[in-house]
Amino acid sequence: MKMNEGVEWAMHSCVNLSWAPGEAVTAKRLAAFYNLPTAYLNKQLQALTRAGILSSVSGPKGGFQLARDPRNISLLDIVVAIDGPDDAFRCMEILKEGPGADARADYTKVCVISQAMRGAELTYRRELASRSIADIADEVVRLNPSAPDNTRSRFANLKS
Amino acid sequence: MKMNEGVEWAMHSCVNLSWAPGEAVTAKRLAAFYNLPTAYLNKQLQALTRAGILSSVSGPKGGFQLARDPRNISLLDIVVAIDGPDDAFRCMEILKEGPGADARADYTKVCVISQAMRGAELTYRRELASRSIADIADEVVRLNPSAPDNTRSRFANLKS
DNA sequence: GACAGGGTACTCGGATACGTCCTGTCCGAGTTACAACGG
DNA sequence: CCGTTGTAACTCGGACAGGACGTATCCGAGTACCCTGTC
Repeated sequence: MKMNEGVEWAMHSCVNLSWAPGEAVTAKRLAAFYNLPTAYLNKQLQALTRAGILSSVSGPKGGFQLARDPRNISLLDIVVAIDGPDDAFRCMEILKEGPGADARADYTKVCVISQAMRGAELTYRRELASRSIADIADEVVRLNPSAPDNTRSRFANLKS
Repeated sequence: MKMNEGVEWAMHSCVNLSWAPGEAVTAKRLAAFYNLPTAYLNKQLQALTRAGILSSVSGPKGGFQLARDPRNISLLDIVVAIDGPDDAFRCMEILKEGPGADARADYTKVCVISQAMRGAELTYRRELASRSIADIADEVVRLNPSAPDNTRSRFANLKS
């Protein structure tokens, strides 16, 4: 049970983008920020664009920017966009092969084990849904007030 | 982010074993219960044995049984035994490549994103740790009182 | 000097290999029961 | 009849292939800028 590496990159990139509003930042600069492979990060940014989290523009002066207010982008949105919407625990309804099975029953709902696992994942997703990119950015600013300026200046230096 | 298939098998097998205390049940019979591949289920049961959840005996009259009281076996124990102890989200500390990075800092602890993800997974694991195999078994009995007898008789029928 | 048109450079987007881990299978080590044999 | 010994069958345990998905990369589609030529 391991999550895609790109989730971490996507989250950091979204926080950085929240500090450069109205400006299209290229995948190249976003990748250079943390020495990440450009093409692969681009792939993740594409997924975020398909999910409606980012908006993209091609060509010179092109790049990515947040498609909506960072208060409306939750960590869960990013996880779902990159890692997919499926739950980690997939009930294969093996009870259907057991004794006294009812072919009509939906064992993903009936099976007690499935219920417990789904419940646990639900609390996990709820927790992620309650945290927005804006919350993260605010917390970072609280710990390091110069972070937004540092990000913007670094974007500027990487412009060449 | 998908969990090993074997987790589901292991949980169902542990519940069934809780209804056959003191009896060594072979992997063959446990697999026949749900038409699962015997050798692969055996692999999962081996993992549970290494984790101290089951005890195994070789040879004729051999098999597996719960190594301790089902009240002391949590769903988290099984997940950890089969799927490994690592968190799904792995902070690769990409901030170390960023501007103003501190090589001495442990960014798995400092990074706000890492904190948020770890916090969410903690609630998930807490939820799983709070549910024991005995709890699951009791709930199944409440919904279907004849389940333990059905399981025992099926084990007996599969003895040949 | 101003404007139109073509070319060029730059960026996103999807299609294409590579590596790792889950899935599935097989054969050997260990142990018990049984049967045969001798006392 | 009872004890002993050897054999055989059965089970767990770890080592061995196959496939799916995450990781990484490359080339084509689209767009804005710039340079050139003309009015």
